[in-house]
Amino acid sequence: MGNTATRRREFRFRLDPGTGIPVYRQIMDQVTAAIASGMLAPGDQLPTVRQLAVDLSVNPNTVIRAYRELEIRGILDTQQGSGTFISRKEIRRDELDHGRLLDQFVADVLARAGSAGFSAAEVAARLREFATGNPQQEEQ
Amino acid sequence: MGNTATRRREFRFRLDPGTGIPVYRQIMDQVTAAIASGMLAPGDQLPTVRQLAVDLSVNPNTVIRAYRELEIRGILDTQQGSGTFISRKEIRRDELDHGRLLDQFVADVLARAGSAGFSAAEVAARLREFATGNPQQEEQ
Amino acid sequence: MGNTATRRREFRFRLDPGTGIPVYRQIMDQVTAAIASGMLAPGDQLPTVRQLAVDLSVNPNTVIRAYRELEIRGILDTQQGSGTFISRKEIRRDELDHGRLLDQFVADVLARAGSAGFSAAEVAARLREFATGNPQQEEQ
Amino acid sequence: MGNTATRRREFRFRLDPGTGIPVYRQIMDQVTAAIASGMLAPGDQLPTVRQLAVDLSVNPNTVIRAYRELEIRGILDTQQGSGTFISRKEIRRDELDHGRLLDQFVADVLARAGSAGFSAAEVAARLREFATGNPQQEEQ
DNA sequence: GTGGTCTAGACCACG
DNA sequence: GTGGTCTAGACCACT
Repeated sequence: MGNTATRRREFRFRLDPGTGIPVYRQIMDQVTAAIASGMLAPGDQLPTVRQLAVDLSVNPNTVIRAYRELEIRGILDTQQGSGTFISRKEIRRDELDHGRLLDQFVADVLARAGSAGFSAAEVAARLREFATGNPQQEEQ
Repeated sequence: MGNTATRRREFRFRLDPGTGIPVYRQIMDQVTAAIASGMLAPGDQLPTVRQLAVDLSVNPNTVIRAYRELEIRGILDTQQGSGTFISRKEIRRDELDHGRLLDQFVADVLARAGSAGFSAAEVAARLREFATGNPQQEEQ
Repeated sequence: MGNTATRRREFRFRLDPGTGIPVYRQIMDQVTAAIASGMLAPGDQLPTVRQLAVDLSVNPNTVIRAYRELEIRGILDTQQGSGTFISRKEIRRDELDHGRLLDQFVADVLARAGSAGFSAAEVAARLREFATGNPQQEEQ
Repeated sequence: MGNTATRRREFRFRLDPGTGIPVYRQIMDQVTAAIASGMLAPGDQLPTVRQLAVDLSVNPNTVIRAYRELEIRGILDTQQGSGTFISRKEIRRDELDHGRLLDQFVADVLARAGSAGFSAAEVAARLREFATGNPQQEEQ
């Protein structure tokens, strides 16, 4: 019986060309998205700068910049010589604040979904699929 | 006995600052999303360049650029002197695929959630409450 | 024993003032004509945006616009940070049809000739003299 | 036995959309081109402003502007109440000047043809076809 | 009043 | 040094 409680799904970075979104932002977004969906958790190690640069066919400076900005935001910790990790520092706030901020966040999502013509139900459904790790189809 | 002649909901553009996504792309995306969801239909007139520029507090050139790229892609028709319209020609389905747009939207929500310290699961749950008639409404 | 490694003629852009044709279109047309005639081939690098802007005494934005529209049409590839290149992907034949481009060119010559008081017949005759080795050369 | 010496080919205006060339210029160019190729000759009457505007699905002001600019250049004569005609005033210049100007004109054509990858021979040939009225294929 | 072209120039993303 | 985004503002083409 392996330890199934802490097992996480494999996580791969993928770039989306032609969107006009800067590569360093795409990297940042994928890290934070992976945290939200449980694919990465505090303490996990990220790929090395050079490895990720090779994987994405991207200049190492671009990866460095993404990691650096995430570190500034307190999301990553860089430990010289051993690598880059998801920060273990919990975001400190009490339950009341958390609930209030979550409501604000969700209200904003709703407004944006409405503008784009999505219903709250379908967004919630798709989000749950991401969170629980159902197989996602590749887009060519 | 309401006025049934106006069959579509009013459509408002909204910019999303601080995402790093170019403004002209946000405009393009909102137009395609609005078409995909039926809020805009072939033949409908878009806001004038200058009006939308004022609404979004953006330079007219930025709006022109968004409209122009959509025209090159066959999604809009512009008629000098009279305005800009949703093209009546067949629009390529894949440009407007609902599932693809939803996936993009959800990926974006996920990135924001992770960055703000929320899990996908809790966002989905709260969203579902909103969807199923929770009395709380978005706050302005 | 000349240097045969450089297989293509040098290509120079030239603007045609006073035609009413937008500068960005003239640039686009010259790129497509150069490809159609083999002066530029897939993979070739174009002048940098700023260099061409200086050469033509034109604003860099105007060059960017020309390059960008050609990219949207699949004729150019731009690589951030390294330059702009003729696309290696198959280019649609009709964009580059030699006969069509020639017809456009001749229609333009005709319009100028009439405006300047020359008949098509005499222009054709003089042109043929140049073509068949008449000693007169163009004057600067 | 009709009078074949003065018979001219039928002349129709056609707009070329999507070129970015202003409509009024396209009209002007077609008039001067028709003169160069002998389809219109001094004294010939042009379509009325309203008729041409209807034919081209264009605003009458646009046609008015084209005619007015050609009149300013001395190419058209407008006779209030009877219509618009190709000017009978010959462009005055002696043979020497004419030859010199023609050479300049042809040299310019040659330079532009070279830039676009056309040979003098093929331009001359196509030009002669226009001048002698060979059947031109429509371009869709 | 509609969209279109262009300039001058600041600042950003990327290699 | 490469291309990209955006602004401010002038002037043009067309209905």
